[in-house]
Amino acid sequence: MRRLAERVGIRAPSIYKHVRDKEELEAALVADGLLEFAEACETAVEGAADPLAALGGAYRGFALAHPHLYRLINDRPLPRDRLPAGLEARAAAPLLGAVGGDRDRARAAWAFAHGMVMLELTDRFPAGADLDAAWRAGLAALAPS
Amino acid sequence: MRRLAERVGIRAPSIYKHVRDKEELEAALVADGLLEFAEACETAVEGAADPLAALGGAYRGFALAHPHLYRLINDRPLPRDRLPAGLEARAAAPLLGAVGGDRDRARAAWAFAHGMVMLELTDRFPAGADLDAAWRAGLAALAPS
DNA sequence: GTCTATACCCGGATAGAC
DNA sequence: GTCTATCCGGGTATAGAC
Repeated sequence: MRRLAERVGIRAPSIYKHVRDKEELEAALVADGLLEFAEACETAVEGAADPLAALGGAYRGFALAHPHLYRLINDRPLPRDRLPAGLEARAAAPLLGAVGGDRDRARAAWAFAHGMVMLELTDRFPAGADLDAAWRAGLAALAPS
Repeated sequence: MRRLAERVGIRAPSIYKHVRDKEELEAALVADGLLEFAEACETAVEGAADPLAALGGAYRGFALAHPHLYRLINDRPLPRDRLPAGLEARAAAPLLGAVGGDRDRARAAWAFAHGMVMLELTDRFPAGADLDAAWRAGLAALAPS
């Protein structure tokens, strides 16, 4: 909270005139971030020859562009009570479409993307690993047949 | 450190007579955990009809049995300097074998498993999601053809 | 809606006696 | 190798003046 205050040019206690506590602030960030993510996915699949590959690129791009926001959204339970209705489903829809409506395969593909991104963000892969090649291999395997 | 001390029946400062700092302690835990994990994987693939499925089960089982240790090992950079030589490679070998030696596919499969486990541990899947089915779908897609 | 001052709790870690 | 006492920095949050 102190660092956030510094960024916006006020003192930490002043934040509490705008939000009730840290949780409320995080929920607002998650809602904003999830919307931006959903829009990025929708744009990516639009008219893409390979929708799944396009989504993979959008997913990784979002995570690497906003690593902290990505973790806030995906590395802890979602504050579903405080989210606009339908937002979670909207963010999931492009992927569900790209795998032909198969929920299990969609979850498998999401897990693959999340795992790739988390292992990259936490610097867990061995040095020199070809992540682009791993992405291609995973997306090819998970594409609907 | 205070909680650890309580668990072993001493006061927190006494820990520092055994390890230099928290980092050294964590590295020791990671080394132990990684060895246990490698052995579990080796046992799982031994004579398995479907090695990849067997590894998936072992992976998820290890993570759910030791969630904090799993995160210590896989949700931050590995302390490679402080690990026994060859341990990381030994832990990876069973999976690499199960996908026919294809490093990219092995990394994709690892990312899938890591993503599934992290999303389960952080309670990120929607309520009622059939995780067993998602595991089966992912492992089937990633199996060598 | 901003500020200053401060409370309160928790973390890792050290000093020095025994 | 254990202890007590303590340091220091960090976190979220509140009180009350302006």
